[in-house]
Amino acid sequence: MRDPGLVPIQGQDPCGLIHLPARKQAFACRAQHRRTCCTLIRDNEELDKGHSVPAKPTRNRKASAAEHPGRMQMADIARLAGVSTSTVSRALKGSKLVNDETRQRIEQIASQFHYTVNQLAMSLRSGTNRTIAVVVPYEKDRRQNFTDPFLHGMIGALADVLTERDYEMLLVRMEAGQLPSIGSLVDAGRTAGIILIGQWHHHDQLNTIADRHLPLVVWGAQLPQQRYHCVGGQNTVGGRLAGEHLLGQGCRSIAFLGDRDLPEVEQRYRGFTAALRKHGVKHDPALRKDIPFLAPDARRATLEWIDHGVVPDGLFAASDLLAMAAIGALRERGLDVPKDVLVVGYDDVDFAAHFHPSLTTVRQPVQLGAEAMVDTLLDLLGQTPAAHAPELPTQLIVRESSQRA
Amino acid sequence: MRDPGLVPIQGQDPCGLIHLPARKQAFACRAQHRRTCCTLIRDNEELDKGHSVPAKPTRNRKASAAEHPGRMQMADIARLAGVSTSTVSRALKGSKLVNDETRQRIEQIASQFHYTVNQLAMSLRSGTNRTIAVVVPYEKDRRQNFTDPFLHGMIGALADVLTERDYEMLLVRMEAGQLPSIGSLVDAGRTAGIILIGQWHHHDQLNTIADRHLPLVVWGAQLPQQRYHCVGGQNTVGGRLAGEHLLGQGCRSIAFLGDRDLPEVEQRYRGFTAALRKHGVKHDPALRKDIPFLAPDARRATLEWIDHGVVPDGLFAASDLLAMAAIGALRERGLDVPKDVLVVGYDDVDFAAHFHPSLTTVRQPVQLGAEAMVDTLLDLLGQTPAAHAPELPTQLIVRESSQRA
DNA sequence: TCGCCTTTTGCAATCGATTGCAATTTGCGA
DNA sequence: TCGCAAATTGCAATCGATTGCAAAAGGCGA
Repeated sequence: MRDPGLVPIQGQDPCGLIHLPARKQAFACRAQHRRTCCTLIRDNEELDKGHSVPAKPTRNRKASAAEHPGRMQMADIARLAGVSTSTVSRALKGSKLVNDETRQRIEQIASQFHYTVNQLAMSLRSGTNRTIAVVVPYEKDRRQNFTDPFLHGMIGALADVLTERDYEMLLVRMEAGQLPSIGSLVDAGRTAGIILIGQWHHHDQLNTIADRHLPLVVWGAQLPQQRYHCVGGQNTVGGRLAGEHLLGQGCRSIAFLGDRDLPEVEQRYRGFTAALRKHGVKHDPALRKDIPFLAPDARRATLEWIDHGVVPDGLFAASDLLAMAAIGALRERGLDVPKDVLVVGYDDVDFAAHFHPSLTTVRQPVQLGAEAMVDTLLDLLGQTPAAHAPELPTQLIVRESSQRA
Repeated sequence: MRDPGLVPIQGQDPCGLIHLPARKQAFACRAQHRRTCCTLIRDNEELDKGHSVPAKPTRNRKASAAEHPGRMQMADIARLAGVSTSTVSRALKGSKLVNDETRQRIEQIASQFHYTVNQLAMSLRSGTNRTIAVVVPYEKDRRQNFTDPFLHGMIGALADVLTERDYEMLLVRMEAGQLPSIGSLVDAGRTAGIILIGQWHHHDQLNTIADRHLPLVVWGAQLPQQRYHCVGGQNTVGGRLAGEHLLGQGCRSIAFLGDRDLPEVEQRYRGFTAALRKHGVKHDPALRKDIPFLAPDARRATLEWIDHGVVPDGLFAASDLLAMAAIGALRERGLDVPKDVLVVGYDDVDFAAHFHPSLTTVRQPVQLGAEAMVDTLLDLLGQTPAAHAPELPTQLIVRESSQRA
């Protein structure tokens, strides 16, 4: 009895036989779901019947076929082209080991059947993985963090840079408390590396993760004893620029909005107060409120100030979102920006220029940042000892909200 | 000579031998990169040396090891726990076929070594795939489309819904021209299904893709002869609501901003003009401009109107972004909103309420939409014939920008 | 026609898991 | 103490590709 794995193929083979693992019984089952375009295979099947003994059933094939009905695979293409899978594999990845004519035939068949090499199998076998996880943590009970336009800008920039580098982006939302477990994204071979946007209060946990030498890059502030790779803007400089500008406009009693518990905000505040000090102004603790990056909080905080008789002549917010919300609140109480209060935000989100009044703000180097993060990460993956990325330059963009004229 | 595949393991086995494929020579190579936590394995290795004959080198292992230095795998855990990989596999996925005691030991070892089942191998073998591609097309030469806040809201909502359903999200940016190739995301086994945000002008191409029965759900407008699954808001109703509201506020010469080439916008415009007609008003073609969803275009278009002496008393924009940019332009020319011109936007993006003046707008059911898209897609994946999702309800949110008071 | 050197192609092991079936162990009643 | 059923565990095939090595085919000069 002939080996059921032996399947006759026309042409090419002198003895009419090429040893090719038959697709076995599964065909019968898969045929039900087969798309119209697959007639060609069926014809081929017909041809086979005359010669070969029906192969014995395979165990798991059926279940799998039920899930991915009729998905083509390399063996199908190989059979149609009358070659082995080795050749198909090589042809489709452009190896010069394959005859041009053969390659063209294979490519033609593949495209005709919408065949694309199975990435899972490919990654598994070749050990390559071109997916990067971009993790955006949120604090429990306030999912809204994701609404911050800065995040969107950053995610968009990352998506573009990764696409350019021919990587794919897995967007992961994760509760901040579970941060220590991000390592599993890499441990599971799911992604090649991780970009984390927002270090929050998790400095120590990040250090722990870094100690496992996972490919990880964080957007945030440079901190002492930082063992993870971190990219960010010059927060202290940004804070100083904002402070100096407001002082230069004649402000003396400047309010600050932002959660100094976050390293980035803390640095911005530090730069800001340093500027004040240089001009002999001490920052009144009553003029700062530690609020998260959420518009409603900014509004509430601003209203509270005013309702308690605290009316600053300037306001520096740790993000544009906060600044805009604060401006709204000021207006609610009849205070005009920039006539009564000058305001400076942080980030220079897309919309800052279209706001009314257009918003003076410290521009974060989003594009540069995205590139730096991706490049640092790819260096890590390539074993190249990543040059520790410096803080990226920051710049004050002066618009209407901070000019009395 | 003993089979090199036979490796001695202490305990459990009466004869001191369990047939377990050894990790072979790769160990030597991988050991270099091994993380500190792996001492336990080395000890185990030491033990082995005494008994077993060095296994012959494996070909590809080295290369792979170089890429994923020291990644644990199931065989390692099995060896450490003194069981087979079958048992480890079952234990880690909570099968009740495993003794509790054994499971606990295995779990303990796995967590100690940060071991996580390799998702690629798992997906490949078991045919499961819990990744969904969310595709956001952009038009060539204007990447900025991604900056539209509506998109961000939708992506955020999708991310949350998918996470909730225990799926992962692959965010794909793609040039609109390449849209016909999105099928490869599924063909390659990369993702289980596709959610496409923005049907743009690609109705026919989407139909073609749908004919291949790929799991695809699109956010957009319901169109005649639509063979792909599509979820969207009631655009005609939305347009009508906006029109009626502006008419009710006394407007008679209402400008329209938005690219009617896009089905959604076209429907909004149709509803809008229908409302006008009902009140005996015919929409003056001079009062509409087909511009893309980009702020600068809205500004330019608005300025052009005014500079050509066309000053409407109302304005309906196909998105909040356009509305806000238009308001800025009006202000530039000394026109106040809502004193001189009433404005209604579309989407109700997060920021609409914080804008000045706060923006009257037609709310898109983003959360509902995200849920509907995901559920429709999962139905498709589960072979459940997805109930064709109806158009989702739309609602006018009246704020300052459209009220003269 | 023969031998040797390129070009092409195929074989079979491998990536790291899952799972049907068979084998082993354990428990328990007779 | 024996036998049978239930509870555990292991074997080996399999998912769909990649790739080192060896074999086959083709070209060419003698």
